[in-house]
Amino acid sequence: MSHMVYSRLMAVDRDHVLRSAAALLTRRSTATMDEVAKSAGISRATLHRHFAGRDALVRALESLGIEECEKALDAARLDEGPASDAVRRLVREAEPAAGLLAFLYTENQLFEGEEQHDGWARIDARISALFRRGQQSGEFRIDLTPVWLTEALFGLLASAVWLLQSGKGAPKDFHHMTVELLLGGALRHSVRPIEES
Amino acid sequence: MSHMVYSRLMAVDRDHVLRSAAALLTRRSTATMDEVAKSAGISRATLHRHFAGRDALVRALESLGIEECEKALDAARLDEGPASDAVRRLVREAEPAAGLLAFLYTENQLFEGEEQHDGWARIDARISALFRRGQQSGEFRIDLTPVWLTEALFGLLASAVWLLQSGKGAPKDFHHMTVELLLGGALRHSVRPIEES
DNA sequence: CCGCTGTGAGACATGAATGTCTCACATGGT
DNA sequence: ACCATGTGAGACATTCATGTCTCACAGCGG
Repeated sequence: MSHMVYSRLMAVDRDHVLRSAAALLTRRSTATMDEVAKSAGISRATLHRHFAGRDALVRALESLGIEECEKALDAARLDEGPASDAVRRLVREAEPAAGLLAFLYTENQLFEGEEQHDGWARIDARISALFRRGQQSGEFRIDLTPVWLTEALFGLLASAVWLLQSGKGAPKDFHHMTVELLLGGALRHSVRPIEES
Repeated sequence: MSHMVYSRLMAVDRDHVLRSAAALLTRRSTATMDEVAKSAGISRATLHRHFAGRDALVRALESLGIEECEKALDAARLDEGPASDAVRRLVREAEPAAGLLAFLYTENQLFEGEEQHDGWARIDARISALFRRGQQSGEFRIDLTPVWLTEALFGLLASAVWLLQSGKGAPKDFHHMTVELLLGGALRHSVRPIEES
């Protein structure tokens, strides 16, 4: 009846549009609404029916990114086991959303004026807490603040994404690159923690 | 005579304009030409007399960034002593230009289509060579490619800049944050290289 | 003292992306 | 068969940054 349920005709499901937009904007953050629409296989008119404007689209992408990120945080079970393993799980779980996060990471740089989504604060808090736990357990060094480690995690995720996009790195190395640099750094240490295969 | 030399009246010296633009665009990459002009204390007309357009301005900033970057590479004497010390010197020398580099780093993401400045290739090559040297000397781990380490260096520089800009980190920690994470990672290692004071 | 030169201020045109609207069409449900 | 709904295509107005131009003004040099 009046209670609308998604049918086959409504080929445009919001989620698919958002994913397409994310994929495109990850590559070209200045893409036009028209390009976004085409990338999703719909017309600009329809795109505009679902998202009031470019702003609304980006906001929706932000919400999606936050959602995916928190899903990754949940799946990574940050409270269980060694903190370093939790970091590894986190990167593993966040990998599918890394492109979107990279886009939002740079996009946030120019949100300057406006207040930012609460979600980021929650996410930052959870990741910071993980690093803090690692420090308290003696796993992580204490001269690098959890806030910095969190920022660095996002920065490295973005760098890794861009490296792959430029073709200078292989997708299969994403996790290893990111995690190993974040945890172990570039130096070859005499005593080094067990590596995952 | 006709050979023009900068006088007091020509308050607009190109370099000052570029520095101001760099400082502003580092914070807000979408700033208007008008805002850029005001930030340099000149009118939009004058700004436009010195730089044909926004494109030209960004290109000039790119050249400046490359120049500063290569200056830092020279000053860091990458070939001398332990590779890790060379990295420390490099970050030290690059710190003043970090903001500009962060801006250009993200800006380059959307240059997609066009071919990019040769300078970046040269810079990448020099830094990669440093990491390679460190690997060959046994200082650096070999499971992370020099290309990735180079990318990560820029990524961490940018992350550090943004952390300071957001007020969540202290400027004095810039060098330590960046270098220590890049070289040593987050883990607390049983045997750890000598830290600089 | 007068011209030269660079500048600031503002008007103006241009182009591009955006936002809005209409209309025809296809599909699914009644 | 008919109606309702969502869609594509395109026209259209709007907004904004950009690029161009003119003009008046200030300081320096001859």
